[in-house]
Parts: sequence; structure tokens; C-alpha cells
Amino acid sequence: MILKKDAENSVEATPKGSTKPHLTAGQQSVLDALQHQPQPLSAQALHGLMRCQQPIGLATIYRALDALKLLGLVQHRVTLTGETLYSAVKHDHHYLTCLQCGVSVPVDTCPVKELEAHLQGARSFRIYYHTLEFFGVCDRCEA
Amino acid sequence: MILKKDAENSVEATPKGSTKPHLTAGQQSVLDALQHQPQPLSAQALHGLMRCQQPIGLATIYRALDALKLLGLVQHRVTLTGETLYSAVKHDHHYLTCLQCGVSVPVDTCPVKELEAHLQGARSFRIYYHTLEFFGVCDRCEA
DNA sequence: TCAGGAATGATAATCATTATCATATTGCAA
DNA sequence: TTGCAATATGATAATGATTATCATTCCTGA
Ligand SMILES: [Mn+2]
Ligand SMILES: [Mn+2]
Ligand SMILES: [Zn+2]
Ligand SMILES: [Zn+2]
Repeated sequence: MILKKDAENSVEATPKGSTKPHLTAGQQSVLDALQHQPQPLSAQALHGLMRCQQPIGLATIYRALDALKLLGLVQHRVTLTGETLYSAVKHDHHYLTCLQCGVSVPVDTCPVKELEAHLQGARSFRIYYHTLEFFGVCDRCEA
Repeated sequence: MILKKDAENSVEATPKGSTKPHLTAGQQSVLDALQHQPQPLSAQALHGLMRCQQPIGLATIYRALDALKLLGLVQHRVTLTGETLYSAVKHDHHYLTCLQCGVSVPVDTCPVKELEAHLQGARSFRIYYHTLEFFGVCDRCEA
């Protein structure tokens, strides 16, 4: 992959000194849409949902998602089929995914919080979110 | 995505009753190649490495990697650029990845083992491996 | 009000991965 | 052994999610 970046990413969407980041119209709509969804969604699925209410270009959605990730407001996860799913950062959901049929079942426990806090301090890295996923074969596919 | 499957996946590569799974020539070479690499590799990188020694088609490599995943011998991880990296299942390596520049630094700790064992028992799911990755912004990009 | 920068949308291009399909190998029954 | 059907392999075309382009519109501050 490795394609040239369009331009300097606007990390500085946040006015200096302001505590709340300034969001563009597109970013705001995307964030709103995501926050009203209980399930992670692909960019294209989002596009399908949003184009009815507030028409918005697919490219804008991708750009907004990138920006929101960089702001720590949105997180992502990649499915076995290569789609990227996005969700608002709040609760963290993890999954148990079957390599054969692709079914994903949620896992409620998460033992990562502690380690995350520890890393946060030890490394010079601002951590926004984490992914944790288990892969294996479900019983139906075991047969 | 969601493309039709080529044919029935050969989950039954393992002769009934045998404890060691039978690997095809391609699968064996791919596994060997991976086991000699300290770093996770993409399918195409593997192809580059292998084509010198034992010529092998790229499609065969992808097929072998899928089969080896299903056998619990190989694990995968998807980078921010959408490449899938494969490695032999032995130690589990986890990463801290910068959403801005894409740099990944290894994390040595892993608090997941225990939960994995627990899930293994509770769910009717055979777990082969897990991914754990932290996303944020590195200090260089923070500026 | 006006110029420069940022945001947006439509659309073309990219490229890792899959699907196809023709050919080569393998496993096994007769 | 031999012949055959099933499986594996390679070359190559197709797919499709994501990116890059670029023309246009929207803001914002001087
Ligand atoms: Mn978690
Ligand atoms: Mn681990
Ligand atoms: Zn399954
Ligand atoms: Zn960085």
C-alpha cells in the first residue's frame, strides 16, 4: 500500500490552548452518527446511513474518521474480510472470531485496562484505545 | 468485500485420527519460511523471500497462510495501511502503534493469557491466538 | 469585501487480496 | 503398476475497500 499523503494532516484542528477540539461539519456528523450506533460500522455503511439525513461524500467520511481517530474520539478494528469498522471510543468491546466462518461473538471481560495505564506512563506515547481479539474455530465449524 | 468462496475449504487436511496435520508442499514451505523469520511478514514479502529458493506462486502463499491459520500454526495482524502480516504462532508479540506516523513499537507484557484460558473453557470455541494492539500518538508526532 | 486556506464531493487510481481456470500432482482403488 | 478423481498449484483477471486528485464551495481574518 503506502500511498503518498495528500497534505499535512490537520492534527492542529484543535485551536491552541482550547480544551475541546474544533470539529468540522463532516467530522461532527460522523461522530454523531457513530455515537448513536450500538455496533461498529464500516465507512461505507456509515455513508449509507448518513446520506439520507445529511448528504455527505464518502471521501469526507473517510477523512473525518481518520481525524477523529487522531483525536482519540473514534476507534477502529479490521474484520477478517478486510473491512475496517469504526466506533466511538467509550466502552471497549472485544471479540472472539472464527477463522472459518467469520462469526464474531463479543467478549465482555477486558484485562488490558491496567496494562494500558502502565504503558501510558512508561512510554512517551499517548494511548487512545486498544484492540483485543481472539481467533479460533467455533464449534459449528469444528465439525 | 464478501466474495464467493472458491470451494469447500479443506479443513479436513488432517487425516482422521492422526495427531499431526498433513501439510501440502506449499504450506510446509510457507511455514518453514515464517518460522525462520523473527518479524511478522506480509504475504507479498514472503513471496519475495521464497521465490528465490523454492519458486512458489503468490496465490499458493495466500492459500497456505489461510490453511495454516485454520490449523492454529500461523497468526495474523493487520497494519494501519491495510497489509496483513503473518507470523508463526509461538511467542505472542503485541504493539503500540502511532495513528499518525504508523510506527509500531513492541510491548513485552501480555495480560491476556489468563482470560484466553478462561474463555477457552467457557465458550465452545477453540482459540488459536489473539491480537492485542494499542493505538495512539507517539511523542514525535505529538508536536 | 476579498484573498488564502481549509473542507467537501465526485471521481479516478491504487493495490492487497480473491476468484478463475487451465495444468500439474497426488492418493488410492482396481 | 495403471488410471482416475480429487487436490494443489500458478498465472492472471477481477474485486473492492481505501486513497489520491482536483475542481468547487465554505470560512475566516485582515
Ligand atoms: Mn479492552
Ligand atoms: Mn498476548
Ligand atoms: Zn465458525
Ligand atoms: Zn508517530
